[in-house]
Formats: sequence, C-alpha cells, structure tokens
Amino acid sequence: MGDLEFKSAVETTLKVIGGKWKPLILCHLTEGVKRFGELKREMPEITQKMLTQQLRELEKDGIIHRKVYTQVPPKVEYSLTEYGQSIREVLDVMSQWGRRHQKRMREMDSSITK
Amino acid sequence: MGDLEFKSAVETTLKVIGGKWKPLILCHLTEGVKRFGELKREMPEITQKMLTQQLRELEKDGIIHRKVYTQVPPKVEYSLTEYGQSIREVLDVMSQWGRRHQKRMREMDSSITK
DNA sequence: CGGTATCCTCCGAGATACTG
DNA sequence: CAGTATCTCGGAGGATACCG
Repeated sequence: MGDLEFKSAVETTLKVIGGKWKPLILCHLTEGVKRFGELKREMPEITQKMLTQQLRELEKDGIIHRKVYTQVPPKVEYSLTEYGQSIREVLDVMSQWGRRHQKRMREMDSSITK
Repeated sequence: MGDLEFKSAVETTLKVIGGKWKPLILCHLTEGVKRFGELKREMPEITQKMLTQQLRELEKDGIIHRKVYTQVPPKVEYSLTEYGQSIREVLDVMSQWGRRHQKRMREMDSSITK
C-alpha cells in the first residue's frame, strides 16, 4: 500500500474529482442528464464561470459528455459518460465514510457538552 | 444517491483527507508508526510548517495519534488511530480508480500521437 | 440560454529564521 | 528533533459586464 504507484494514483483521483465543486457537480450528474441552467439552479452558490470551468475539465477527463443542441435559444445537456459512471463507486465509498465521520464528530461534540 | 446527505458526506470526507498533502501523509502512516523527521525525510517536498499543520488537523479529526516522548532531544511518533484505519478502504478505492484513470489517459495520449 | 472576458480578492502554501 | 513565527506570493475562486 505504501508504494509510489499507490500514492500517485490517489493523487490522480483527487486531481480529477477533488476541489470545491467537482464532487457536487458529479453527485448531481449521477441523477441523470442535466441542462446547464438546471445545474446552476441546483447549486445556487456556484458562479457561472466556475460551473463552466469545472464542467470543461470533467469533459476533458472523459468523465462527462457535453451535448450541444444547435438552436435558439441554446440548449446544452451534460451527462456522465459510460466511463464516468465508474466514479460512482468512489463517491459511494467517500460518502459512506463521510457519513460515519459526521456521526462520530457529533458524538464527540455532545460528550464534551455533557 | 442524489440526496443532500450524500453530497455533504462526500464533502466531509474531502475536507478530512483531501488537499495536497493529507493523502500522502496518510499513505505513509498506513505503513506504520513514524517519527516526525522520518515523515519529513520521506516527503522532501513538503515544508516543516505544512507537515506540522496537516498532522495537527488529522489529529484533531481523530485520524492519527501523536505520541510525545518527554525527553531531550524530543521524539514524537505519529500513527493511525484505530478509527483512522478506516480511511484505508477509502484510499484503496481512490487508488484503484486513479490507476485505471492513469492507464486510460496514457492510452488516449498514444492514440493521438499515432 | 449558456456562455466569455476582465478584474479583483483571499488564503493555501512556500521560504526563511528562530526556539525549547 | 520537532517544532513556532513572520513574511510573501501565486493561483483558485468570486464579481461583474458583455455576447452569439
């Protein structure tokens, strides 16, 4: 486990799905195909610039697909690629551990309060 | 999967083990108990300040244990707590996905070069 | 509607020096 | 040996305005 490959692989994963917005965006896209405005509405705190930027990076990494409808007004749909579906299990494990950790933190807080 | 809890749990995990240095530190500590200087030597690029800072945060989150030997010269040992052992599986999944992604990226590169 | 293009802010992280 | 204490800076991320 301590080998170099292991460590660099972990860092690769964090480069692709880490950061402030990507995990959230990916969670939303696991629900299905979404339009740009739809994603924006579901994440009110993200700026248009950041949403565009992060989506472009995920697209470059092959995780998501960007489908442009050439029409007026424009319509753009985002979805996980078949390959992109594979991060689901990573998100799942991270979510499970996070839930456990949240619970633990709450318990520690209340034991101090007592 | 798309529920609020799921998303916040993923973010919680990234807050605890994400960032530039924590995954690396944790990988090293999965190998066993390490002294401060030992970790520093194994990660030459990290500054003393960042190493200390990140270790403190991991300690606060209950992931690692800090054992101080009151002696001169000082000796401090770091190790995963029993609870901390549980991030192993998270790191494992992330590493597996990362390895897969690295391979995929290499293949895409070479298909362009051709 | 789904973006660019600029400009700006803030803080994560590095460099360096000092210390119990 | 294992740290603090400052100072500094780049770049991630935000605010705002404009565009096809």
